[in-house]
Amino acid sequence: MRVAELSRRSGVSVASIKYYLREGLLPPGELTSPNQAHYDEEHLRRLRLVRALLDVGGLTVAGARDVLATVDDEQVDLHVALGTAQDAVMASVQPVEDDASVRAEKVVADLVARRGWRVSENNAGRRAAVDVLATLDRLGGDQVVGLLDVYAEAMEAVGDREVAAVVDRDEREGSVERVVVGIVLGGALIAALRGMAQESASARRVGPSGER
Amino acid sequence: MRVAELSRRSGVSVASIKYYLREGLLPPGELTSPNQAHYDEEHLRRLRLVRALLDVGGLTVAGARDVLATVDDEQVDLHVALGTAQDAVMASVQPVEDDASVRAEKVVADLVARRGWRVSENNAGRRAAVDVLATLDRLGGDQVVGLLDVYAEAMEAVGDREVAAVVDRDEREGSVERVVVGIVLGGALIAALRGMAQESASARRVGPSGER
DNA sequence: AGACTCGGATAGTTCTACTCTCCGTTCATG
DNA sequence: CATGAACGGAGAGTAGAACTATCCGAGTCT
Repeated sequence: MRVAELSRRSGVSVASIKYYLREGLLPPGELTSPNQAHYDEEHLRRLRLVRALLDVGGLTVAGARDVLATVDDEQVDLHVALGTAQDAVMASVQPVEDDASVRAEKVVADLVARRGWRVSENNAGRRAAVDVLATLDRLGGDQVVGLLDVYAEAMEAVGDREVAAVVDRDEREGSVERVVVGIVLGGALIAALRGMAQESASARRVGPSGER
Repeated sequence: MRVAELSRRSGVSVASIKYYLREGLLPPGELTSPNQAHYDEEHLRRLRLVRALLDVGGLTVAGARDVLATVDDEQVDLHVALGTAQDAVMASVQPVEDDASVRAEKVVADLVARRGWRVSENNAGRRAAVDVLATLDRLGGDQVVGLLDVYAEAMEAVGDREVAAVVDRDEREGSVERVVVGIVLGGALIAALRGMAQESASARRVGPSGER
């Protein structure tokens, strides 16, 4: 298969495919002559993965490159892959050191202790959580903070089941890719389901008879 | 307070404040003369909200404007505000009508029926869920789909508690803003906590002794 | 043989979110 | 009350991200 067919089968323009090749998201095709390459089903799969990370996962091209480099690295273990994927998904605001963020750090530390979680200081989720809580502190409302334990409980269940789902498979063989897809697309799915659950709960409050 | 002080107290540059004024994210200050305006604490609050939506929530300026218009609209009820905020948060990929998306729609419809949810056809979360599931279908893996009910159960609990937290307050008076903040920053917080829970679960699998 | 397509490289485009510059006015300080 | 800094408002300019278009000389199809 050459680039035109890869484009047709994936729905991605030839120009974009060339761009992804340049950026290292897609490995080069096998050269049959100095200026002819051919691509296989694996390239098609990879291209679809790239689009999934960009479109659905909302990663930047640079973030996707980092994640895919981890997927390609045979050395990397699942725990490290987890961290890399999380880094790419979490929009990191560079933190300001005011008293709101100090309080937020304490809230997170208390939560971690309370739940007995084992989370490193520089886990992407932890940094993001501090950011969000500091922002909420600055906004002055306390509505979300009251739900912190509800969220934590729900996510503990989710996280456990997700990690179990990955481990309960015969070792390696695409499992890093599964971790990455799980983190990125799983996050999008969770957000989507939250939206549905919220609307459902809200609709029930508005009126059980069914009007909207 | 004039713009320089607003800038100093918020940490947002004067140029950006002017930009937000132009874009309608921030209401104009009260004019004391044709070319002098003064801003109050409410403007400061609003500016912090704007930065929260943009930085932490990841909204675009256009999305934030829509959401803030809803916050300002006295007519709008909580159920509608919920929808507007969800629309702004969910990155909508324009859907392709292939058989993967047809299957995904059925999976979502089954889920909704199974859980007895009341979700409209064009709820942002529902459309996003179809997108994600169709993408997963195209990728060929089934790992995330197996967790669908785990996610749904967790989000049902979350959604119920969130809606209850909003309703269990004396009516109106900033409650639309609370809904918006809850949806946008709550989503970021959930994603962050998932990251923490995943790392914790993964660390436990790697070794209970504590190495990383 | 000749039109089409290829891979690779470079330059250009579009969009978003600012940021800069300018203008005439007003405020603040000496 | 002079004068320089700050103001509000408008328009143009900029930086970064993600493509997209053009060009080239070389291969491929019929």
